[in-house]
Amino acid sequence: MTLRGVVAEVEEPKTVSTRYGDRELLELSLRPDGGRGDPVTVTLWPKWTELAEWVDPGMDLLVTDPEEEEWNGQTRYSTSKESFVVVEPSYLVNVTDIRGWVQCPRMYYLGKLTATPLNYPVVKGTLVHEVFGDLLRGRDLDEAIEDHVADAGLDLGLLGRTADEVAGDVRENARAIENWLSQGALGQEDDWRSERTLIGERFGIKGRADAIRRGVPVELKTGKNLRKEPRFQDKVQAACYALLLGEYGAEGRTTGMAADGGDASGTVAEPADEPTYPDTGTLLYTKNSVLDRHEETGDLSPAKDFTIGRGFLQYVVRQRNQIAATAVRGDVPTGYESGAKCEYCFEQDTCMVVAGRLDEESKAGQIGKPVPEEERAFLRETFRAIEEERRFVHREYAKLWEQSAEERADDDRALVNLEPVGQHQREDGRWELRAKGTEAVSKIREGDVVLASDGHPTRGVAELARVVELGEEVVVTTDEPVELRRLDVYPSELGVDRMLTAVHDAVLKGDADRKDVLFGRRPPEFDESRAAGETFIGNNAAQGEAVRLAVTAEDCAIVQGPPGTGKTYTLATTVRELVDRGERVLLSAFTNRAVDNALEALVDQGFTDIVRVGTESGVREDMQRFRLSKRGDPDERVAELEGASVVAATTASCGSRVVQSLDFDTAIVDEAGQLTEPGTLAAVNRADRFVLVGDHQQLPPVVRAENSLSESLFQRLIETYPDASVMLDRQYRMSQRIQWFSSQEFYDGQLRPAGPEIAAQRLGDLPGVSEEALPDELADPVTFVDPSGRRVGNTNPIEAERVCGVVHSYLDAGLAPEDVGVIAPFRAQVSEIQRRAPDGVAVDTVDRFQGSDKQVVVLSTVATGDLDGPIFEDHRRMNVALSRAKRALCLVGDERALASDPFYERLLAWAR
DNA sequence: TCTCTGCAAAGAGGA
Repeated sequence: MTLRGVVAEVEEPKTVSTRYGDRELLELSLRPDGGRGDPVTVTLWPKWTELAEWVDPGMDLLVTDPEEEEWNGQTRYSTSKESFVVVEPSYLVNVTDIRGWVQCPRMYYLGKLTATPLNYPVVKGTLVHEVFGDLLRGRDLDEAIEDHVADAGLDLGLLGRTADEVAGDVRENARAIENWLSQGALGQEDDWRSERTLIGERFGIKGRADAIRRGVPVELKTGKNLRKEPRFQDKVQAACYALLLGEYGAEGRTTGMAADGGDASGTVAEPADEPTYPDTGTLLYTKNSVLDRHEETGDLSPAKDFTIGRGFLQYVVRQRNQIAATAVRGDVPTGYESGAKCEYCFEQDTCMVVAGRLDEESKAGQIGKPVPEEERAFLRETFRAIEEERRFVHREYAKLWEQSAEERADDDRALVNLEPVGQHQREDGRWELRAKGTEAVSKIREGDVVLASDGHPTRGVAELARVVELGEEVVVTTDEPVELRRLDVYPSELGVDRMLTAVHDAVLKGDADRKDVLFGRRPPEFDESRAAGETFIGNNAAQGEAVRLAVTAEDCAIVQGPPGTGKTYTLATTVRELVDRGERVLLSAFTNRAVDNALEALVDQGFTDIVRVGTESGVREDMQRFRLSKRGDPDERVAELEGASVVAATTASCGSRVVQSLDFDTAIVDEAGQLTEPGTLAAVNRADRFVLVGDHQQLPPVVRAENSLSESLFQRLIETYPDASVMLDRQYRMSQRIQWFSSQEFYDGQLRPAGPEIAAQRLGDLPGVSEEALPDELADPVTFVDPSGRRVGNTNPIEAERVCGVVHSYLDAGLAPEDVGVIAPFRAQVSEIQRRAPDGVAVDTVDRFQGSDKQVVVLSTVATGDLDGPIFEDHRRMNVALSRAKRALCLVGDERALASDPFYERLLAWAR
């Protein structure tokens, strides 16, 4: 049995006399049922009393196998010998993070702040792991080596290694593996499984075990170890997997080898009540050659087995608790948390320099002068905000087991009740799993990494999988076979990790001149001689001025592009002008779509000296020809990457090791109003100068918590340095009547049609369209219709019905379905309308409509009675919705609701 | 219960 609750009170630890002598204990009270229950008292005995330092009221706590006793009519609990105490069990800690924390908490922290640079031991280690997996899956050794070395072509090229040399290195390690495998197989059947994804909801730990052999975790190391014992942190890592395997140990949960047949019932076990944990672990030091012998024992095996006792497992859980508590509190580790020995540490210098620059407490001490207080304050606040975002990612992990399959499916985060139709092993040893397709919609898309399971992502057998196909059949690939019954979105911390490293790079490694501008100490400067009296774009003064500003910038330039103002065209012209001046340009944006749109504009202008960095599924079909493949000959790959004058990538990819290894003269960031400050910095860090293009009057960055990340660098800089910015003020999209409201409300009336033909355009100008055929209520280019609907959750079915009626009126008047778009604020309403809408009419959320336009737009506002809900508070979203239409815009909504707010009242007055 | 895109992840070792 387990006890779980929210900590209400933590007492001071105290010492009591028992028949075993003096012992320390810690008392705390818990409120069960997520804090709703009556408080119960729990006594923690030694081993767990250190929690006094790590547990605060409000934290979630779990105690396994507690002892129960009645005392004064009350039930009290205490830890037993078998107990584990888990702090914030829903916070999933990575096994590799526990390994790092045990080595040194400060090293763990530094690893989070700074991205691991590209280095050979890591790349080689990864290769050896991949080949190891292939060997277990029965693949030919030479074939596996050749294949994986080719896959790492780009990384190896950047490191200056040749394929042959690396293949030789990997073969040496692989020989030790092969040798050991052949010994182990002698006479007995070996129950092997490679690369098992393990998620422990009881201990709040996740990780991927290199291999499991007869139920025992096996960890592969590429190094040498001639001592008798495995390295301590390696044992900790294996013990983590032992904990997870124990938790999975209940009946029906260990049988992952259901290649053909197996239990196909799809039933799911509850978490095991009395788990049994593997009592040994194996470490495989593959640099130990056959000639090496243990110093003491004379053994020649690369493998070392060690015993995993209950006490060691409890130690591992305590380390894990320290990480979870640190994360939840938002603390910075000092190194004093454990017995780290700084004098032996290879990271000591880095550790001291970072501590010195940030003026942080560190066991190793500090070197150097701190950066200015305003920069440290910025880092502290940004760190806090990013960690807040991280906790949202962890809440997503917790939903994997806290929500039912139905709730996950309703949330669009899982495809459930799939019917497996087959699985087969591919030539490379990986598995291809197939299931019958489903009508259900979800966030899962082709190319995504997801959790594939036989029914439950944490209680059944689950594997990380890549989605290959989502059509009539669902097809995924995995390392090991699974009965494919369910797919779950697998949350990732990559985004928050990259934000963290980007802000620290900017402050700790950033150029001092650049930081003066970023922190408002000096305005950006411009060098007019670089423009040399040129006129850049003739037909539009603001566009020409924007290019001039970007070309002459010594630090940065800001270009604000309201809807329809030719922002992307201007951006492409800027890129060409910079390249003409001999510059190397990094072109970036938040979304793949925006990056590819910008590239399209460049290609339209005849420019193709481009390398596109990104995943195969992320890059649009017509831009694949520029995509950099990571596979191939090392020298060729590097030549391709370093030869192009324009490198294009999303800001997330700018944080990748490949882009991190490059330097640019100018970084141009598109849609910069939609990016968090750290996101923008990831691109900007890579260049001497930068140009931000965007519009802070359109959609802001998407962040889950209301904090400092919700304001973009774009907005901050344009407000700090209006002189370093240009606003494109001529729009080529909307008629005069349509653009009026947006111009008045968001651009001080400065936004104007680019010419009389734009201003005066009407539906009737389109071939085959008759304005006379429209009903009276739609006669004007901007109209308002009140269907007297009622809001139900985030939908309004009556309004959806009416929206479709309006769409039909436009189609009846001769408009093509492709020329009509429907926009709604909520996804629920979007699907409500989609169900009824005629084929070919685009129906989508405001967010997904940003960047595109239609001849006619119908806007469903959903709300009735009042405008309750955060989505109506940010008027910028409405600006986007209202500025998609060229010739006609129809607002559908409840008059009373809209009139309840001054902004929407003005909107109503304009539309009627 | 608001909007939602990126990212394969995890990977090494040196007294």
